Amino acid sequence: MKPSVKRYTIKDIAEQAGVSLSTVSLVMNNNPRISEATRQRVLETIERLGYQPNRLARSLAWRRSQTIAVLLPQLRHTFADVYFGEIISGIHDRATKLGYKVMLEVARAEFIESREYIQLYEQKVVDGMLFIGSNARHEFIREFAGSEYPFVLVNNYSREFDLNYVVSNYRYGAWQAANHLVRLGHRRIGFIAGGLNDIQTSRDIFDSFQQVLQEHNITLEPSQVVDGWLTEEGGRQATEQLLRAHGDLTAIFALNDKMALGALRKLNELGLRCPDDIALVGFDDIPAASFATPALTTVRQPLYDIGKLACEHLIELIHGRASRVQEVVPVQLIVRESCGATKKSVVTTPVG
Amino acid sequence: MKPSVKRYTIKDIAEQAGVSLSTVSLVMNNNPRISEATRQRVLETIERLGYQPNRLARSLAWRRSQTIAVLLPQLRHTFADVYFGEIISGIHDRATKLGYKVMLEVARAEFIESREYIQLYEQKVVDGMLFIGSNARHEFIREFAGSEYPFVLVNNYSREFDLNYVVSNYRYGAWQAANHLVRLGHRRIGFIAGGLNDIQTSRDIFDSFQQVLQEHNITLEPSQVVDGWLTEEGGRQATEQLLRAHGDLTAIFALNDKMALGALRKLNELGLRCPDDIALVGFDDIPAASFATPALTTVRQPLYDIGKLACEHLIELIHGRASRVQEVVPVQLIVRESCGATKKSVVTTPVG
DNA sequence: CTGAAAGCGCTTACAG
DNA sequence: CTGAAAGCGCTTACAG
Repeated sequence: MKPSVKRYTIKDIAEQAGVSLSTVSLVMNNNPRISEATRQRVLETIERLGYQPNRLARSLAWRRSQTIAVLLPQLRHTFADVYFGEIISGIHDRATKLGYKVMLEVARAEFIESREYIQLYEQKVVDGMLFIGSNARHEFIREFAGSEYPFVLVNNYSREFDLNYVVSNYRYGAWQAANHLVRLGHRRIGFIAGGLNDIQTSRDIFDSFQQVLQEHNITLEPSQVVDGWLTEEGGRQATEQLLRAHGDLTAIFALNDKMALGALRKLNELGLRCPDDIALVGFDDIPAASFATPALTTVRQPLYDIGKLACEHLIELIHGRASRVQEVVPVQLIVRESCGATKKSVVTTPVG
Repeated sequence: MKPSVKRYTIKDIAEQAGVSLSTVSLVMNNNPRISEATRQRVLETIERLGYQPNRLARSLAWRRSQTIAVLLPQLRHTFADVYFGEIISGIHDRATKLGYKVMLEVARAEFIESREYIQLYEQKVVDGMLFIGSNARHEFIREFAGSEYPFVLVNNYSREFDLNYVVSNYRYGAWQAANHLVRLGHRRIGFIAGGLNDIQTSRDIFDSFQQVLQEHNITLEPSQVVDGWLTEEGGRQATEQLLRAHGDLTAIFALNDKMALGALRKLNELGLRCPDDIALVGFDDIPAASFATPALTTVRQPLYDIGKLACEHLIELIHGRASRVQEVVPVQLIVRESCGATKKSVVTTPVG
């Protein structure tokens, strides 16, 4: 079971197979110039000795590291949730399939100050970078606008800078959800927000919500909007604040499912029934959404696929097969019980 | 703001500074043989041109990649939680400080079948590996027992194989929590488990719990133990099952906080008050534990520190400064409200 | 104290 | 179709 101690190099293979280094290399890179006979002989030797090419040497010769970095904001509990897991999973699967390794980077203060996000490219540590969970405080990303360094924002984008991105259609998702509530007859709707000043996509959800209300001449007082933490606890507190100011609300739109679940908890604590007393709609469709009682009506984001897509596009950029990537991914309203539209779930299968 | 297009190499620095390649290299590696005068001259040139050494070339010459891998189980929603975030954060911070890069790997079926966990070392992609979230189904880790490849289990260990690890003192934590319940007079205690057959540390918590009951001649029927998913929903369902079979329970010990919070939700749904009707104890001390109503009594694990420690030890192994690492990290019972010992929190500050 | 040279393990024109 | 040679950008004995 123990791995062999002796490491083989391309030289060993060449000797054993009775060919030159070049030939071995060409075989490994599937060069069609090599005759089938020698090809087989070399492959057989590689197989027999269990030879693994040194990736460092290869990268050095290629002047490409075949590695991408996933950049995350400073990790805090607020962030370590399903969200990252799903996206990273998608990124990793696709990167692996395309022969890339995935490096992890965290946007600490020092990372930014020492401009490590540039050093990573300069030192040939990575060929490209994906940024998940960026927000307006990450000013440094401006340096990637128009830069030669492959860089893609994952499930976010910038209005200020011309950056590459792959993002959910947050606006349309929010539009669907808001319209759904309005169509059900709601006119006094509270909004539970998070990161409204920092996160572009949070802003989008809110703007879209607001727009739908306007279109239907529904008023929205400032106090009907509460900006809190993007967590269950944040949703809980926001709900309390919301209901204290507006006891007459008939529905609540939460910016994400976590907050919606917190809202649900608060409603329970207050003895209010959902959806009978207050309807509720979330965003994301995390697994817990379908397990909740009542099951949560929400907007499903294809996080895994977003990760895959972003990775794919980044690699296109690296290979110069694309120069700009700005893709918007469709989302889907999942009507369950918490909005009161139905007692049964329309879509019950929890997906990815 | 835009980075320069021209990349400098060590050769450029040598020319500009009027010295040889060797000298530049020696300066960069802080070799004391170089005179202060030339040293300064070289450093100044490096600074002026913004030179960044090519990490690949360096690694190739050193025959070390200066990179470690963090291996995660196939990412699913059950896993993407605070747990990983905290640990990875600790690993990353320490790795960075010690000049290492962190690569991400996922133990997919294919990763295991193609023995990529060995290839990573053979191809010089990584110098060492940290495995978070391993369980008994990850049979391949046996190959690292007594192997030359630096490898450390993070917050887990193996009874079967002689592997390096850094792990919380789960047994002692569970012992404290169980004793606490017993001392409060509880004799009919339910246990909500998860991964009892797969995860060694889950087993440890349970064993310790069981032992405390035995020591106090408290009976524990098999139906007082429910093994469910390690999620809030899992805890909720387990609680339902538990109370259906044992309406007379006065306390519940949950294997982790998520399940404990699910239990809390179920108790609410059933109209049972915690701690008055049923006391509750969890494990981990995730942020939500202190926010719950009632605040959750639980055992705090220093996840960030565990990540740091594991990383540190791994690098010791890589440098041959250690040959074996088996460290147990202390944990601490945090008495809050859910156990009924007090109406006020003894420790209220939520900690990282 | 400094430099020329060999080496790390690959790839890739260039010859033949 | 195959090989000798130069190159990727560093480090490190070895000489002086």
